[in-house]
Amino acid sequence: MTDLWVIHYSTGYCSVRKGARVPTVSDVAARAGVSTATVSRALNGKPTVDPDLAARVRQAADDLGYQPNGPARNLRRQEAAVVALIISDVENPFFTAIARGVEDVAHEVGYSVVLCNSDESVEKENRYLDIAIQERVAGVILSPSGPTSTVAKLASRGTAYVAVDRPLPGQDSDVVLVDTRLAAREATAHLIAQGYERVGCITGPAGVRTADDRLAGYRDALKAARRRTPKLVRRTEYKAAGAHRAALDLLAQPESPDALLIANSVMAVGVLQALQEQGVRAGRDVGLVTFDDAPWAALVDPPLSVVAQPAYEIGAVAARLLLARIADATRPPTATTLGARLTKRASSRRH
Amino acid sequence: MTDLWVIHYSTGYCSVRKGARVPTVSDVAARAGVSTATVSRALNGKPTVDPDLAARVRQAADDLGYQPNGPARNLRRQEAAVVALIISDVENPFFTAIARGVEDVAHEVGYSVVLCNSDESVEKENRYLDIAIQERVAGVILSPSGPTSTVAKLASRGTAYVAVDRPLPGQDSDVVLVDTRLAAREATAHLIAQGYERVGCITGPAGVRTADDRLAGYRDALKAARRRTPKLVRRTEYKAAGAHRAALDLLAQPESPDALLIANSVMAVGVLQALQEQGVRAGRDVGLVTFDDAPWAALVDPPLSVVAQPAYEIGAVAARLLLARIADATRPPTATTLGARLTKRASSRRH
DNA sequence: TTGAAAGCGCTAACAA
DNA sequence: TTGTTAGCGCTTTCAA
Repeated sequence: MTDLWVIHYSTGYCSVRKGARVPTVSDVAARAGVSTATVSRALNGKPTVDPDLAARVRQAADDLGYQPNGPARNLRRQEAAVVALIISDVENPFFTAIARGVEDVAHEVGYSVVLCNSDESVEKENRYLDIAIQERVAGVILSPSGPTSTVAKLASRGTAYVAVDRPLPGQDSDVVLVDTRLAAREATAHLIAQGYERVGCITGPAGVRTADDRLAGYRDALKAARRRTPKLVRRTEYKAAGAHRAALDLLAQPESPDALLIANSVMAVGVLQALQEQGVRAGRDVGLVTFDDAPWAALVDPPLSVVAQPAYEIGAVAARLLLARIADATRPPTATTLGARLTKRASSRRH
Repeated sequence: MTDLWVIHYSTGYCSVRKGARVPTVSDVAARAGVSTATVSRALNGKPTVDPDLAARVRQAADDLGYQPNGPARNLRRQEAAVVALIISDVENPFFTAIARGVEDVAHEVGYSVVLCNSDESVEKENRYLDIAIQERVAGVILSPSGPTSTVAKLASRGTAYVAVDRPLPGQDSDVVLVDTRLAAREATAHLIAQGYERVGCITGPAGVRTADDRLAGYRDALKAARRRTPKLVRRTEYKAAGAHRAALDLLAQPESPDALLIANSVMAVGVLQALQEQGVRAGRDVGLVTFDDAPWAALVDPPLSVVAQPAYEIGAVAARLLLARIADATRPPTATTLGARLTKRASSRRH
């Protein structure tokens, strides 16, 4: 496989820069003819330093190409102006939109964001949490991959954190959620109102709150419409492959569904593939509503009805909460719930 | 806007953990009844330590919930087992696939990956490069956002780095590319062979190598087919909005194109939207080939013909090169070029 | 095999 | 306003 792709491989000569000693405060101090303390003060914009001296120091730093040593600074300061964002799937547009929200807010106040992809795996999440602790980041924003998340260690060390998208069981932390149970209920009610008879649901793993809530909302709607709950629910990983299998399985049932509620856009890809393979026409043979308004949702055939979540806002709100908590660890934790919006397109319109 | 979405906001009580002193090597040493040197050796798996002692140390560390202080360690070691990956767009599946490739390889050998989104902005890229230098990461993998990238400072400090997707002008570094000029030529030739008469091209900004190369390949094909180059080329940011405008502009031309080569999948979203708005039927009125096999490419109407790039492989190869360079800075730089594959679907089939 | 001690580069308390 | 100096927590000589 790999070799097939490689069509060209060339090597050149190397221009190593050997013995490139990295300049330190001392070097800058020597060049500017001041003490290291003054360099530190000048470079950190402290007001108690003579403007002329400050300028000389900055000049010297520039000349030398000085870049502060982060580990040394963080060691001394006992904190880094960095927040870690641990998301459960980099390939899900919902989470990348959250990342943008976090970044924009954090950058405004001089914080950097490092993005970690836990890939829906509690092990990887745990590993990144350890790294975040070890690197002594100022705070962590995360979408917990499962009910067994080990964020408790953040709390016990006093590291600030905020949960997004999914709450932390038994954890009394700041959290930013979406009322997806209500949204799922509305979406399902919409399908029923369109005249679909056997509405199914493909959702995420048990114990993942969004998956459970979307299923609960789906059941709420069925109950309200006095439908008996059919055996048309499938749970799987939040991935395309799992949803693909789930869809094939549902289609093979004797009483297969004539409509589906799908719990996220990554799953929707798998479902649409399955329908295509089976020659089932989406929107005609099977009505569809999926969570998340992916960039491509309106472009598929037929355009997908979606539950749009305010992903960017989630990230922005979470970042603001985190910064507030970093500034004041004693403030009471808040729970913010944002609303979602059902966008009706052709995939759920009865023909 | 924001307020509209907020439907619930509650506050609870806070359980702050005050004065939670973080355990250090000294604490572990005291508890295990050994010196800090032995703790360090034991925890780092050095062979020169008595197994019994080592066990006692590990036990003590566990009891205390000890986590090494990263900044202190990195300060002492003068290097962190971290690589920075700076990509030009987190919302582009091509780059997130690269990220997975990098992560998988890096994790195998105990390196962590931090992801930075330069958002196609040289300023942000520059900022992240500074952070990478300051944090003294072991190496950097980046897709340069433009020709004015400032990676030179990495070289001058001896920090290892690898360029992916786009080369660094005048830079003699490891680089992993795709032969997209050839791929663009094949894709364009395919459109011509299908009988399209006025093939246009929407590509990225001048100076971004992939954008230039894809345009060059497009022109290669036109020349080979003895077509005079029509005024059907548009350049814009690598974003949906830019491509949307470009497509509308092209459609408004007196001699508007009957086929388009689109330089990436993010742009394809904008183009498809534009076509939809103008009531132009993709694949019927206008033939389409786009770069990158996004997850949704086969699901739109009609399924998109694409130039599939080996994104995951690019990341994996780049990570291996970076690790090799970290281990040996004197090895000659290599240029690896991978091939792309044209996948023909309905959007480029002449009816 | 273990311990004592130095020092990585920076910032902040204290002195001048 | 500036300089001197201690020390953040770790690893790593060097000695025992």
